[in-house]
Amino acid sequence: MPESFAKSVCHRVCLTRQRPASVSFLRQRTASAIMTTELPKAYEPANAQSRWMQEWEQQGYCNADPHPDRQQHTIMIPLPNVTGALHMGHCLNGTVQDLLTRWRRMQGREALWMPGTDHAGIATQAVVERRMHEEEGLTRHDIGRDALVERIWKWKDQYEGRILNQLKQIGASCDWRRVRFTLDDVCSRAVRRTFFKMFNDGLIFRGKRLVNWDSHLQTAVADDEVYTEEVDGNFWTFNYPVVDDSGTDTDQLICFSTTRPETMLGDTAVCVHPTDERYTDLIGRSVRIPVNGRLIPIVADALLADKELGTGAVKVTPAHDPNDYACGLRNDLEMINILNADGTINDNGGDFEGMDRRDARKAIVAKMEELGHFEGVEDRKIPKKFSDRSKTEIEPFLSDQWFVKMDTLAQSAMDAVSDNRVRIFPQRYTKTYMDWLGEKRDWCISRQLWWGHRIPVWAFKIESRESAIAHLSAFGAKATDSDTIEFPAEYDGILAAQFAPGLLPGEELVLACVDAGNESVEAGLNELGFEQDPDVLDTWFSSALWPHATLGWPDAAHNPPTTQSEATSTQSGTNEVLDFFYPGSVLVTSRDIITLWVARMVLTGLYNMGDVPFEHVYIHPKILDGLGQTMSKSKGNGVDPLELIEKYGTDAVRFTIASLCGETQDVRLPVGYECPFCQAIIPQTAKHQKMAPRGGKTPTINCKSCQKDFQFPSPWFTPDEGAEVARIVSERFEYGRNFCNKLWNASRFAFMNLEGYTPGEIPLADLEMEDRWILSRLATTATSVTTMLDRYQFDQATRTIRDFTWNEFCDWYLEMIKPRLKDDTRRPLAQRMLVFVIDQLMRLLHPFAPFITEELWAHLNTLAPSRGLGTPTAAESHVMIAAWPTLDESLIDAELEKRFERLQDTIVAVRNVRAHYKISPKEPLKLFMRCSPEVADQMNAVADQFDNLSRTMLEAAGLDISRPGASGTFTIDDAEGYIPLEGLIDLDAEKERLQKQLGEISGQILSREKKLANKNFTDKAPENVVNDVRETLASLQNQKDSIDRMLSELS
RNA sequence: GGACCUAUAGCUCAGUUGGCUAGAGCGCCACGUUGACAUCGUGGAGGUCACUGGUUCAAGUCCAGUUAGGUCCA
Repeated sequence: MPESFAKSVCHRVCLTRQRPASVSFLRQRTASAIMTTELPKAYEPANAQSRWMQEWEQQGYCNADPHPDRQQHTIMIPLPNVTGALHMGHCLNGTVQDLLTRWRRMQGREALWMPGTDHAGIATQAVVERRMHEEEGLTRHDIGRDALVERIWKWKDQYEGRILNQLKQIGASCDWRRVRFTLDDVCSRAVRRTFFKMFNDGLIFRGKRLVNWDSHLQTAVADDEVYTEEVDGNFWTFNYPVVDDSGTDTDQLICFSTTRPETMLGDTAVCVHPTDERYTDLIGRSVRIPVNGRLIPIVADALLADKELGTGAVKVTPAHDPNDYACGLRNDLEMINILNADGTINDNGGDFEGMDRRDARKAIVAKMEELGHFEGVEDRKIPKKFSDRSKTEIEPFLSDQWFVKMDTLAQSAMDAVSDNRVRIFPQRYTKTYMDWLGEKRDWCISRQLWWGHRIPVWAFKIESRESAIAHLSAFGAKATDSDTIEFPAEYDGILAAQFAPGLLPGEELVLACVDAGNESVEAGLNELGFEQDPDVLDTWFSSALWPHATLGWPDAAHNPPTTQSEATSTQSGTNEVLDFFYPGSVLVTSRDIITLWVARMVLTGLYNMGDVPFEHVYIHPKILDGLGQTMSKSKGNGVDPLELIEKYGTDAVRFTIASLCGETQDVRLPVGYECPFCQAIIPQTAKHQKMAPRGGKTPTINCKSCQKDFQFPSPWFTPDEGAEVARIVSERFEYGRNFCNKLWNASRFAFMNLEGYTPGEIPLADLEMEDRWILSRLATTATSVTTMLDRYQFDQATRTIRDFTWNEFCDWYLEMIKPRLKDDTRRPLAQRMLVFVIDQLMRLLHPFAPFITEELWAHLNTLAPSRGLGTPTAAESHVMIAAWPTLDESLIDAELEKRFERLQDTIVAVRNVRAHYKISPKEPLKLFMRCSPEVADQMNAVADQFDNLSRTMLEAAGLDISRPGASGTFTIDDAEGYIPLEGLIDLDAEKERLQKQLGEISGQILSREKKLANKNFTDKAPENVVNDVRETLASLQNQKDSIDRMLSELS
């Protein structure tokens, strides 16, 4: 024992060194040959992972540079949020991208996987602001814009490294020199240029829009940053008096109900259904809002009013409700904003100005009651929207925003997909893409934040257009008859300006846009009294440019800077990186981002580059927990990929994940709590997810294995300090771990038997049946895996390669060559074959399981550095840069595989008999087979294997064999076997067994006969199908005859 | 409200353009540890392919509808 321990330690020490070390290792091997042949009993993932990632980076294998002789392969990472942490989504997403990148690299492509993060405007600012408030009691207004942005940069610097390092832990072979960040100089230039171009082309405009207003953060938030919850609320009913032409109250009243009485300050109509007979004669007349006296019209709108609901009449507040807003647009109603940015009532609220909206609600209800217009109130559950960021209630809020006109841009992006310049896998997602773009809704790009790309527009309020032109004389501005202001040629591409309506009615502005790098122009505008827009751009605006911005666009003359160099001039005087790597190959992402990101990347790519950003989009499945819910911290069902990696190893996690990635939409990953005391896994149920403290006691789960109670992570409480807390894991990953273990041990076995390996050609003529069979299977497997990867069928590829490795290579091939490895004369060829198959297998598996394959490759390189099917050649130093297997199709031999299957069937049948009679595997058996002379020859040729694989001597085979007395029997396709079992055989049991088989086969024969008797079938079905059925029937009948004969022999 | 997806063994999933005697892994049962691997080997049990109709010689697969669950867009 101590000796073998020493061996493995020695081995590992050698491997930790870099390449030159392997030379000294070889020397050591010659000195003490035995020491080389033993690997540790189990694979040690953590050890291999840290070493190989470092090695690959040092060797520069992850890097990609323009290469005139090679085809490029480009993948742009879907930007993780800079302040986020790696979760299962990233893990899956990254695994797929790395798999593709490694595979293409091995195929000889110059494979770039571009890493980076985005600045995640609102999320990041919210986190930093919250911390600042909690720790120092400061708000952003206390410290000011510049100071806040500075703080966020510091935060970003701290967290960017964390998420990128986490990616490295899953083995991501990104070109780490090229890490980009959406707010860095390179990306910022792209953002400014794009904005400037769009502004200049008239694609950017300002407009009003009803937004989700977060009055705590004082910004608009996107729809996907809002969640809805049912809360207890009230449903009030009021009335407004109808007035006559002179504006005096009549005795008519209109009743309506509302959940938000305070919004009546902004009501600009009451709406009824056009066919509602109760109100038809009131349409076109007016009512008076009692709390402020304003007269508003009664309008008819079938889309807003519902005759069946409540009183049938509704108040309309276009500036504070999405449906009312639409109604307001249809009916040309006034839009009155009653809120300040902080959620208090503004000066449109009259007496209520300055009140918080919640106080105003009470005050309004009281006032209406006092004025006698209150009808009643009931309690009701009301769905309300909340901001995901601040958890405060969202207010629909009409505000000025910046937009991109989507009409032609969206059309171009649709065309790119409809004419297949961009193909989406699985194809069904094209519909999502097309439907969304087809709406051509203008893209709101402004956010009321400080963290982001500030909108590069300077505004100036003007008296008249003439005076504005004069004001801009310093820039040589000229009047035109359009809304655009013309500047001399020297400002082309630098400065553009246009007239635009101001915030208040009747106001007019000059909006001037400046491209990046023209600070003097910006200063000039500032001097003239222009003010830069305070808003920043939506993060998606910069993310949309990612595929070309990261490659250095708009700089067409230099290669983009990397961590190792500044932007470099090239010999060609062009940006070779951009020219070479754009357009990209495939984008790998999840379906919820098709509209937000994919579509926008396509349209900006077409707009800026004149070409699509990628040829393929692979939409991968989403991981759900065992109950079919999305994983999240707030549900307490999230699995941490890094904990999985720690527990199972990166390769196991990757392999398992790849096995889940096909065309399906979702995959379930049941999770469990790992008992902190005994590591048993207790499956998580809905009950666990809901458990909350009762009577001040922290909930625990009882371990079924060790009976101890343990605490667990939950969204509802924090485990007690110092308590042992279970972590959340998933047993599914044992699939990958077991596979890695199998691979490791198969290799370990092979390496232990490579003593005295000599390189040499493998003459196909000298091969044994099992050699030709494994080559045939290997060639088939390599071809299938390649095809499946081409089609993004990672699940099938994983299964194919696993089945080959486990069920064919390990279960059969390794077992079959064991005797040859002990035989001096037959060993050399068997070793060469073994080395070749392992070599190919490592290559095929590398994209799925990079670390273990690299580790085993290193061992293989020390034991058999020169290898191959034809003339042996020196293997590549690392499997990561080895060539992807392409085996000659002539190796595939269907006829041989069929013969091999018969051998397998026979051996399984013998084992079956052995198991049935509970005969020890050690007990030798004799086998007689009745079969055609041809089959008999084949059986005799592999007779050794019967002994080897089932401890059975093939005594005789041929047509003249009859059942020896007291023997176990079996039938296969075209042969029957007898195994004498003197003293062991149980006649009745044997009969029963055969009867059962007979029943099954008879049933199958019957169904075939029925089919063939059906004239419709024989007439209409294709000939080959009919023939297949005939052949199967014949074979089944053969088997039935065998069983019949055996049965008669028994009785 | 519109769109998409899912429903196959106890669990998680495969099942290419219809040709099926429906597969795998885990779990389960029996047996097996001194030579690669118990993270394993050998053998076994386990399914009215959600439901109802239809098309077809033939349906897990195609069509229509129903039910249940999930997701996206309004």
